[in-house]
Amino acid sequence: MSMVDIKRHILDQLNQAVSSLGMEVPSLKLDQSRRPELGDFSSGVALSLTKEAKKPPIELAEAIRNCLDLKKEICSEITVSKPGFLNFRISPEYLKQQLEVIFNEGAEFGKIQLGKGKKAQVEFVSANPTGPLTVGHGRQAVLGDVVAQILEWHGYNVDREYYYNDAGRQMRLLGESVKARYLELLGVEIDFPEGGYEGEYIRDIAREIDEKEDGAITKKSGVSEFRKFAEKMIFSEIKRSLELLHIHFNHFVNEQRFYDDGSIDKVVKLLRQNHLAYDKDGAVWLKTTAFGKEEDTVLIKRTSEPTYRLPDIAYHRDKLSRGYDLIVDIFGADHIDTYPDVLSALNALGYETSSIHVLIHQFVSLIRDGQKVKMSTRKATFITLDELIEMLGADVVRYFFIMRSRQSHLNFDIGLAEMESDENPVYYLQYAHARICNILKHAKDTGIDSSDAADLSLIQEETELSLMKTLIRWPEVMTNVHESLEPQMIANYLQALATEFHRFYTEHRVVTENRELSSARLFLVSSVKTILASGLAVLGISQPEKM
RNA sequence: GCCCCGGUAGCUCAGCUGGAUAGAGCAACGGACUUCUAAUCCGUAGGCCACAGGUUCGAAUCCUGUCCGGGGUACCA
Repeated sequence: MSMVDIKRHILDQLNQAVSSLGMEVPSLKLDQSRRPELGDFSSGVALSLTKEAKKPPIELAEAIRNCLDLKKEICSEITVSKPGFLNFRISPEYLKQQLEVIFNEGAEFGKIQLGKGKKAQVEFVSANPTGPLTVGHGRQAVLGDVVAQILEWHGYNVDREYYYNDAGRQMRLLGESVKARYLELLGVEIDFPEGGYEGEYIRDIAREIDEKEDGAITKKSGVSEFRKFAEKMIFSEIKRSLELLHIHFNHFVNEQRFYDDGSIDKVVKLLRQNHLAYDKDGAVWLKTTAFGKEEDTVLIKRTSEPTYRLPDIAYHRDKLSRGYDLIVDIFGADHIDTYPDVLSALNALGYETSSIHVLIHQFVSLIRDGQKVKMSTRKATFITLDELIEMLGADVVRYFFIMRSRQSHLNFDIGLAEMESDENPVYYLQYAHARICNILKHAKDTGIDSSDAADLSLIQEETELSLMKTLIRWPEVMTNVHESLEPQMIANYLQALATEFHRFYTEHRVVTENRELSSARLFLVSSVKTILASGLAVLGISQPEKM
């Protein structure tokens, strides 16, 4: 019986008790108790029924308690406390039994395979190859990868997909910029293109072309030759950056595909048939007013170039056709206004879009010397992701980006990050893991090994019980994260677990002359290691054996 | 103007679908290593949870309004 089942057991009992008193509660819930000295879970049902019952809450709580028939081996104590809370204490027997489950199941502990046999797709980063990935992309990259990891943990078969467009205006500008720098290199006087890419990396690409000397590209080559070369180079840099963070995509989808296979035209045709697209002023408009917007928006420009909404609709139509059970789009806050149009259009065309989850993350503001740095790939006023990784290391960067909720604006102070890299909270988690590894090693050296014969009833210190209670919350944390897709919940949980462990470590010695107690504690401690390792693995952070 | 996020300790941020006395890290101060790793632990200090109303037994959390910051509202992506 897992923790989730326990809660259900208590809730069932509460429900029965309440209805046997002739009342009803629409939504009953059990909270993690804020007062551990009173119990592990608490319920405020009595408080919410006090009016209906016309009785003081304490009295009502007592009455409810008297109707409860909870299994002794699960809940050892039920108390009523001041305003009218019911408090439940998990029995030590149950904790010990769960500890054995953790020990036996290892990394599999808590997996109820919510995604077994299901296919999921996570689309993220999706930056066009116009320049190196920025810190902002980093947030998205890590967020997307961890979401994918969470889904995989739950048993989904996950595709990590990168969607890009190498045919637009921005890419043409990239080609022009590279060509300009190349000509500059050859000593040709030239005006740098208006709004072109000013970053130093453009010069690097030009230099690369110059040094190649295979004659494939010369000063007479067209812009598209330069563009293609630059794209190839930049893309391989992007992939390299992602690899530094241990992020691997297994699908790359080029927007061009939807032009080539006719699906763009098909979408326009469908939209027209459904009276959702019409001609005006030489452009084709999408009737977003039909979706509750104030104005219609342009779908195809007068230049006959589509705006990004059109291929996006085609792309999502394609995603839907691939039979995913779950589709996750990770977008920056700049997409906040556009994706509803895409979903609305798909809905209007008769597609079921409930499998699509759009996760919007807010931007990262870079702060340097107390000043906010405007990030622009074009102006090259950015800190690249590579620079950040070089400065802090992949583990720290990953942790930093998922420890905060995605809807909060992230202020990234470069100086502070560097200063704090030695004191980063991620080390706190890793240190706990390394400490345990060291204990296990020490135990082995000492000849105390066989934790399988451990007598777990010897574990009874307050800190130990508290540690166990935190341990068995892991499955529930992961179930909640499956719902919310908010990775920071994992980080918060691991922090709590590490804190409990470090305190335990300080207060109690694991390996002592008392062999019985030692093996019981080794049992406990290796369970902590198991969960820490699982959690760190989901976050894509390494689990060092020594530090 | 309208829409979406955010405003919590000096700083960066947690706070699960409303629960009891508001949390962590960093920074500050005071303690703890003859022991399995002090990258740790314990303690002190630090708060009108932006502001004003409302909903109710109960609000940082939900609703309304105001203020401040970010983003969108492009025939740029």
